[in-house]
Amino acid sequence: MFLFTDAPGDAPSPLLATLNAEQRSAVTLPAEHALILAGAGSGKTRVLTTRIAWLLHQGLATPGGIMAVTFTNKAAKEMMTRLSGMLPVNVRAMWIGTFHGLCNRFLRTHCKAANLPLTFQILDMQDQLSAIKRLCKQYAIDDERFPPKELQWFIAGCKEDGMRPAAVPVRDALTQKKVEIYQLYEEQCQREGVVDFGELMLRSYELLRDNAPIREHYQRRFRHILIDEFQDTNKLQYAWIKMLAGKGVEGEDHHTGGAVLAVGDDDQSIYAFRGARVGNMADFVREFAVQHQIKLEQNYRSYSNILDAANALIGHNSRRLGKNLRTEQGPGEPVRVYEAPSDFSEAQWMVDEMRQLVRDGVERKEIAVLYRSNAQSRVIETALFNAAIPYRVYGGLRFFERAEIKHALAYLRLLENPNDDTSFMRVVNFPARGIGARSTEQLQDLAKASGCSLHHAVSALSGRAGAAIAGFVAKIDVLREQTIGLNLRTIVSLVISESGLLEHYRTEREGADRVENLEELVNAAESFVMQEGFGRDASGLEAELTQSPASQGLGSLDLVADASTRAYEDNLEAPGETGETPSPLAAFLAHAALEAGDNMAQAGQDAIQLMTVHSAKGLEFDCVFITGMEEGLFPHENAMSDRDGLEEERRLMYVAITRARARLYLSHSQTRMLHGQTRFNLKSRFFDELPEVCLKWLTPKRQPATSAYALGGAGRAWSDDGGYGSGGYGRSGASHGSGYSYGGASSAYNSARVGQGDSASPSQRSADAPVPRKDASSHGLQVRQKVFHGKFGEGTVLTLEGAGDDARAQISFARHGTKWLALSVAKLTPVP
DNA sequence: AACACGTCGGTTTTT
DNA sequence: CCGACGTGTT
Repeated sequence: MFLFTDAPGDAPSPLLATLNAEQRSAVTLPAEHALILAGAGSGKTRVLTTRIAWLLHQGLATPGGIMAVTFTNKAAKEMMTRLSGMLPVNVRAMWIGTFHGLCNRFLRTHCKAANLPLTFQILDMQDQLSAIKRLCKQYAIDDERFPPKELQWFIAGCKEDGMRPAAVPVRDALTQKKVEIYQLYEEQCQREGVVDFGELMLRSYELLRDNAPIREHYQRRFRHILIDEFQDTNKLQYAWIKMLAGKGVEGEDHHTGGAVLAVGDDDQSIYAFRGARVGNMADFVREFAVQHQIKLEQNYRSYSNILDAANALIGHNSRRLGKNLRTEQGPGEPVRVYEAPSDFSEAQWMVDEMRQLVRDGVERKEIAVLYRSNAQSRVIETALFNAAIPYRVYGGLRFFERAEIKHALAYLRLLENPNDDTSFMRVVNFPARGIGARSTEQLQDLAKASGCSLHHAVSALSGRAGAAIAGFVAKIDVLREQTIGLNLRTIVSLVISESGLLEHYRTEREGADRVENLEELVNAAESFVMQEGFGRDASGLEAELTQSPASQGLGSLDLVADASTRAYEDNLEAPGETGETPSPLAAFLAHAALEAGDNMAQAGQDAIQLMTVHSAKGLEFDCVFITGMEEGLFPHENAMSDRDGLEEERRLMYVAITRARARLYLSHSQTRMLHGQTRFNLKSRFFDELPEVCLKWLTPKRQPATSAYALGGAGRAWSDDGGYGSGGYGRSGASHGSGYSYGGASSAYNSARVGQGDSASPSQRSADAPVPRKDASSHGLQVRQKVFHGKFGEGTVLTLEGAGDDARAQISFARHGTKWLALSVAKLTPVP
């Protein structure tokens, strides 16, 4: 049975036993550059982790020689958990983490070479924005012309592309000014000893690029570099990988670097808006002369109706690397499509449907509602709340982002790094201690004049203001003295009480939750220490790497390295390392910035899961509702005008569909409240891209836009079976009879649902019949319709909203761009 | 220094 | 419509 043994003469490796042929060949690839195209639900994480385990087991790598990079902490954690389940190996000896987490580790190790203070702090996006606002105020920058948000976006974008201010191409005066601000911002950060997320990456990249001994050390060290979600890497991250793999410097010996295994799915690239470049996949194949490309197309998640829908949809995209998911499961149930008269009624229908699912034995946490934009959650939340169904919304404020937590962290950061002006400003007068804006402005001017931090400038500030602020600084200094030698838990505890934060929130009327959160911070500090093992061994990260694998009693999976690799393990110290190790407090602060934590709302409960399609990536559920399937919403109006935007929307839809294991609902609404106005949306074009045989229309399928309202040549493609989609139903009916099973375990669900048709389903009640579309017919326009305007010429209707005299249309004109026109005024002629 | 009022904006998100 | 943010008032 075992076609692939791990080594000649050896017993077959249990690691490979449960893999399919595709997966196995990926896991056992030679130590060369390779690209794995891993479709949704194809066992990608499994392949990655098994690959690492296999390399270690075969003696082809030592823990210290492996680097595995992910985008999210969740993915990194998952990888470590699974790995330690496979092998008795100290996962912390490997460099497994997020891009930013690993860069942080790298920069801490080489802070001197990177020109950073030992105590450098990490700015999250909030911190970055307030740092930029502070800078703008300081230099009297017109925030009308240069909104801080936009500057932040500009700076982050430059860094993602690997550009320092001097490298930014300057087209116009506006850009020129932005670049100057970028430069000032850089100086400010350097002065304060803080780095933003982009800086972690960029600084690491530059250090590798400019410091040959360090670069060569890591190139020799990491024999295997594995990258997850490669389609989401940005330009800088790719360049960083090239540096580590010995492909970054012209003329450098390309055999020095390790083997890069990139795993990704071009069809799931949904982060172009934050700099992700799918093109990195093709570049990788070319620049690394990749010889091994493996496609994982076997899907273990969904029934084939769902998969067929996904495949057909994504087939409408051009320039794909090409991949088709298949499953050995049966067709399963058809994809259900529902049209509601209003967003309110859409939510109501969902609640009814969910009640039925739960009655039939589906766990609530196995039901997910996906939407394109966060604003859509409100109406659904209201419906769920009124129905007393527990739910959890993803994507809210996370633990370390809460104001009270950020305040506490600011005090802690000042203990580490008194020059962190962002933290200084955050808490200098919080809790209030009579230090007003006037005083701090004086201080800031003084600091600017002498080019030093606020902390240093205090001594030069005289008068009442000076005394007050000096008092604050003294308090911090005392606290710093007091906490020396204490354990982290005690430090945090002391700081939240001595700072006055606890007292402040205790006396506040609505402060109970915040007090609770502050107490939770103390617990978080304690469990962080436990997890990181600071208690047992205060040694730093590098010390862990020298741990001998042989010392761990590995039994049959012995990891004893051969002589040559062990010799290498003994010599892991990189050139120019800072001998010092970060304190538990420093590590905790970095942890807080790099991993903002969960949003704590009702975590753990069995609740319906509400989230955007973006945040659903990587997750899976038995039942999925994709809501608001409307033109302008999904695909989103801002992404509809160009092909790339539309294709990304389609990939997003592809991600959404492939989240569902057994049952998938797609719904849209004729009307929707958005920004206080009722909008009339057409159903999404994505419906036209799904195979009819996979679908089951729960509501009578409406006539197509073009046929309803006297717009020549209409009605043809759609009028074939105006009812319930008999084709799809017929096929699915057959599959039900032939032993459809819902994941085996939940048979109650099975019997209740299957074979009875859906005649009892709430979705079929006549009360939910769609309302006639009066308003649409009064002006007779439809989204995507071509129209002619006397002044602007020919255009396409993008959006319709309002009714009667208030009706307006957003129209994209070929020559004059996009305009909003009042339909009661504008003279528009439909163009066939 | 806390509160009230007005303005503005409003895809997607992780680090 | 609704929340965030900034300015102005007591």
